[in-house]
Amino acid sequence: MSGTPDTDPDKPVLVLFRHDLRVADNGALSAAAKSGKPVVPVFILDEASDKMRPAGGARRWWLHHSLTALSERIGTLGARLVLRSGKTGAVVRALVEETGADLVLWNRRYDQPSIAVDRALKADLNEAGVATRSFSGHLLHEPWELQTSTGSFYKVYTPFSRALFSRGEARAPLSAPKSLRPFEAMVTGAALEDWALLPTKPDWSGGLAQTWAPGETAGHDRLARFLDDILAGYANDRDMPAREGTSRLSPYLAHGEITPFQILHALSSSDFDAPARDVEKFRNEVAWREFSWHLLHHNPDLHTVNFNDRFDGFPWREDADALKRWQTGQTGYPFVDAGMRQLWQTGWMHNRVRMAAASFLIKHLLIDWREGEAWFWDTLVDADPANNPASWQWVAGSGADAAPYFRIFNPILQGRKFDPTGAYVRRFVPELSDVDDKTIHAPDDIAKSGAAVKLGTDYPVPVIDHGAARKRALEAFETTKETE
DNA sequence: TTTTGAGTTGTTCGA
DNA sequence: GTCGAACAACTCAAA
Repeated sequence: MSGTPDTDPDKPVLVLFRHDLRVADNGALSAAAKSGKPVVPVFILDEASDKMRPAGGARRWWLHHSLTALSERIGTLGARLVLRSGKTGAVVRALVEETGADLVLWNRRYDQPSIAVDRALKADLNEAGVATRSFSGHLLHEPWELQTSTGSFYKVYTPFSRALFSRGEARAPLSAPKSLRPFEAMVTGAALEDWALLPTKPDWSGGLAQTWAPGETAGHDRLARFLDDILAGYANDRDMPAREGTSRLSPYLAHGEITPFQILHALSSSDFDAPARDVEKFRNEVAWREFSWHLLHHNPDLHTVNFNDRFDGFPWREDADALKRWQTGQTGYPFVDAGMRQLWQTGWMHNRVRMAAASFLIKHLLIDWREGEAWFWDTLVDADPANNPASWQWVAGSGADAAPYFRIFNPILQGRKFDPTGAYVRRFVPELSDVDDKTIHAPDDIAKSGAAVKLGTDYPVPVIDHGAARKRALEAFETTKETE
């Protein structure tokens, strides 16, 4: 894997783009540029290979715009992005035949289905006399390189993060290539519009477009703004959903428009002015993403299988009506409903509210965490194959280093504590806009306050009483404590 | 091999 | 209103 493969300087090199839709800090693309060979950048929409989990609706919307941005960016470097769909192996073989490419480069992926695809691709190409080379991808460390002293993967976050950060500074990110040598012959590709990644009937993407600017350049603008205006005070403000107190970099990370190397490098080298406490807190969030990816690498079915098998017999309830009310933000608990509606409208939910909303589905409604994970997978622009299931399992208590069973978020207290003026609730639950700050989070108080809103007509009566739900959850979770 | 200390984000109750 | 304890045991990671 080291050194430059011995190839014909005038035969093209294929560069595969997958979830690394960027030109900067892109090892494969930089190597292609450096090789002096004609470059054929390719994006393959692969939902056909074995076990590939198709992107949800929100991610498809983002992908469309991100590919548009990437295509333009590559165009300015002198090359042309080719779009193809199908099984990765077959598509690449076809492209090699069409172009005469004798070298294929890509950045590594870390989930097992993708690893299997890439491993087979490498074997197949090498057998056909085509050289391949892969580069480190979107993680600070290859998952197989970070192990406990006994050689297993970390299952507890704190020692994991200690090990992660004790390895010294993350490498400096690569800058974008200045130019790419074009491949002159015509290579046919799909038209992005034909992939129908954007919703049409109905087009629900208006709120997403108002909220987000997908693409590499926008990601870096976002990082700059975060460092300049938001990082100072992050440790506290990140919990207040009415404020812009978080990085909002998650969708850019999920699509590989920005890398953790670029983020950590900026954190340690910039001349912004933020207290060490805030910087540390944010570095830990980056490390949590890394932790989730290492977990996924070692637990391929993280989105379907309990990490802790004591949960395998858990008495989940089937309740289509309650699930629907949760999904549509009609539970009758304003803080939860605001979060679910923010998700539906903007493709994103504030982290603090994600925990409260997830806890509500799992512990108040006793609905299987997989239902919630699937909903988030479909609706989040930052839906991530590792973060999403790892976080759901964390809330459920079945995950690695998970929340204890008796930690049941009280949606009323969470609202009062983290949205004390009710500004967040009012933004997404306009029915309650006239309810005052003191009562807006508690359904019982709203009913007694004399506010104009009529519960049961304008806004739903709570789907379940908090106290009763808490009691029921504690009893249900007793089942996970039985030892065989 | 055994031991030891520790473990993201909370809530409730009673003093 | 504030504060500490209880809510359980278990498993992990490292010495």
